[in-house]
Amino acid sequence: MNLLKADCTKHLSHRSADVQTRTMADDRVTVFFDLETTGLDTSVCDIIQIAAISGEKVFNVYTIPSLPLTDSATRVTGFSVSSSELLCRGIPMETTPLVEALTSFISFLRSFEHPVLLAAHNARRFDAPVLTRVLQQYFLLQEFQQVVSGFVDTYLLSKNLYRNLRSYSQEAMVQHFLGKTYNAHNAVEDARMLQELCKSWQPSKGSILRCTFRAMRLY
DNA sequence: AACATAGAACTAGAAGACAG
DNA sequence: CTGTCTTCTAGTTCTATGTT
Repeated sequence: MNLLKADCTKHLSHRSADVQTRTMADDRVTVFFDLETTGLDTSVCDIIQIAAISGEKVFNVYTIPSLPLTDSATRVTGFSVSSSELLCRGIPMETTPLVEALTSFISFLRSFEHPVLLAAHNARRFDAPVLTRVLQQYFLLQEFQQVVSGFVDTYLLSKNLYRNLRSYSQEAMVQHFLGKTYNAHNAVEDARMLQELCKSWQPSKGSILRCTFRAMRLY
């Protein structure tokens, strides 16, 4: 069987995080992350992939969703589930139970100096609510909040920094600012490109703060 | 498809200028 | 003072956009 390795915490680089992870805020480490899920409904969708990057340190884990993917999610992400196996464009992926995926993600975040800022494109609307809901579901939100001081929405950040762009989608901005195309909707690549984008923007502390919010309990 | 957000477009009311 | 018209401001509604 042609299993692809999920680069989990065991693949973490031992390189010092001091310099390269402080790409956005002066005194807070910024970790860029991305989720792939079963759909767009943040109140019910399941996580399929969690990827994060900061400097050279990479986290990536896949998990089998308990819900079927919506047609559009399958079309966009290339993921599908067959016989309790997660497939990515037909290739079986090595998966981890969701609770283990979440705890290893928290361990990854804990490996940085505190406090950590988590940045994602459209985090306010999508990634943060989904991640918060699932963490809460597994009673991990409090532990998470001990290592994450807040979320940064790079979509809002880009709209604040640059007016009158034709599109603010991550793919369009990578093309515009970095002059390249990439494998969008692969969570690792999305997170990596986001880090490069923010490096090129060099946003001020104030503009980052305007797009920063805390992880909240949902009820 | 679900839905939060930002910005545009629209509406209503207040304030000011001016003629009678 | 009264009535009319214009301009400005604040509030509301609509639309486009992003995420999987």
